[in-house]
Amino acid sequence: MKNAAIAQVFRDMADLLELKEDNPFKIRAYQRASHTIDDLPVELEQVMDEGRLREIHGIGEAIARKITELLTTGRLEAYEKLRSEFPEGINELLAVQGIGPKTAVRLYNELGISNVDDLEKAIRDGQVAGLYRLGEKTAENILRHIQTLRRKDARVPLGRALPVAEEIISELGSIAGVHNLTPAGSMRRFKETIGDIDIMGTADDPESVIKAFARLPQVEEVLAKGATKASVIVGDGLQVDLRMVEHDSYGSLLQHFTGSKEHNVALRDRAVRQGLSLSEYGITPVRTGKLEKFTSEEAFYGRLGLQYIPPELREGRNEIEAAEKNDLPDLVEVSDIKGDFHVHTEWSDGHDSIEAMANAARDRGYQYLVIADHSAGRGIAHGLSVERLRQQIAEIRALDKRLDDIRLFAGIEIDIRADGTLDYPDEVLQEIDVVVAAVHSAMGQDSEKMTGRIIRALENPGVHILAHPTCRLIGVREPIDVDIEEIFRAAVRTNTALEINAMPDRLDLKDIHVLRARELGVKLTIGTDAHSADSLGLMRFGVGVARRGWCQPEHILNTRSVEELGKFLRQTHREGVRN
DNA sequence: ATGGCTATCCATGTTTACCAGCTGGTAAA
Repeated sequence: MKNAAIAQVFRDMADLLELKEDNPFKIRAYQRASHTIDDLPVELEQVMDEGRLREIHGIGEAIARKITELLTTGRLEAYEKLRSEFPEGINELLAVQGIGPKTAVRLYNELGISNVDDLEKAIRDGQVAGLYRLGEKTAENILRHIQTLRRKDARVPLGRALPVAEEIISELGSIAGVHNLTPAGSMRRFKETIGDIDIMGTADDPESVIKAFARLPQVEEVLAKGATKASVIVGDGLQVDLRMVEHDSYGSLLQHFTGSKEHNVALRDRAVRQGLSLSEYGITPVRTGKLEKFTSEEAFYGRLGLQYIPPELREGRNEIEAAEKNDLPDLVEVSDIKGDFHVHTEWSDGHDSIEAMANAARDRGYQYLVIADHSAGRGIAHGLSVERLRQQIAEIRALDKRLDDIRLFAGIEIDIRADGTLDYPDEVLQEIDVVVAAVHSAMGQDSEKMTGRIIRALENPGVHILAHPTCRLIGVREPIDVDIEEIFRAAVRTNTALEINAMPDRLDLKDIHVLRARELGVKLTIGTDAHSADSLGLMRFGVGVARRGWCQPEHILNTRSVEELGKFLRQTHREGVRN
């Protein structure tokens, strides 16, 4: 049993215990254990074999025993007993935003509702709004959240799919005579969500690679298997297609299967006007009728008289016209990134110390790191009171002095309250190097209120960056209702940067926002929002969004050196206000 | 249920906002 599955069991148990109104500290213990297991860098099976389960903080006698039972029998008696006390599907109700344990239990007890379908029906029939302390507005809210949940399609976030593809590629890559293994499709274009994983490659003996692929340990089901192509379902329900192709036409095949469809259609239209016919196997001039093959995409695009178009740009957004004029952007790369603008530490809800984060940043070759823990308003995240903030600043300063190979900035991720005021008084902001403001509450405000609220925060001279501007969580929470164009204009006017949050379930701003923001001259930062040292590696997802938004290094503040950055920080409006 | 110090014990995340009913329960972050 994998860690993720075990963590899920404890998460479910915590939910069920909450429905039972069991000891809240016990519930919290399960939640903590679940969270810890999710973030564990090693498999619990190995830890158990070494007899070291109890050494993990938050795992004591009882939970260690439960983990052992799960790992050895694949089942957990206590879990099954708990589940039998509630109807199947009650967890489904808890997954709907706006429904907590109290409401879930009441819906079941008073209306017999135990799944989302019944709930939707009951709301439409007006049964829910009639219950004590549940009115029209609440019912309407819940209905909206149900619709969000329904709209979430089968696509999975890139951040979950990419590691799966990379693991497979690394496993198959060790086979002799295998070359060019790469993800194609939307994954290669770094789209924020992925349908199926499509992997391509060439090999001296394609069939042996296909066979090895179908036998990989993570494969749960083989849907189809031929000499050059196979489709399988892997562990977490993802479909993976492997396609082994001819080396001679690898370039045009990769191009074809990378898409997007819109890009390829536009490319084909243009080629037709040049008297060329495109197929996945190559280019055929109508005049000669002879197929020309391409081993590389560069040669393929070159034959069409086009500059090489990076996959992230292949979305049918004028990239072909730009390539024609040799006018494609020189896209920002991960290697251009010199620092991270948004990380958490154990001072709020992060797992690692300031020093551990600093070391990880230095190991990535960064010049600087902005520590931006939560402000007091985010109580659940153990947000910093002004007093603790000052202690943390002192510690950051001391550490910064001690570490001579990385520059640490004292930052904060400060709450923007419902009225647009910030979580600390203005004079406290002056003590902080980098103020990152963000909305974390009252997300249901209408556009006028929300836009005004955020602009008020942007206009605060102490604020440098607006984090995750639309607050969306892919497949979980819709973006806030906000006039994003107004936000962009306010950001330019106030010289405030907007963040591209690199967390795979956020990617916020998203690609088309970045495209527009860049056009308007908005300064952009990429922040990983890392809650552990490992998560600094999420930077590549943020860079992917920036690339899809046609950003060059100069559009992204993270590419600036520490000297230039200091200049930006001093240059912002806060200086103007002091004068 | 866990972990730490006072141990066969005791403390353990908090603030903000919304909504239903006119102060406080509930949920989200």
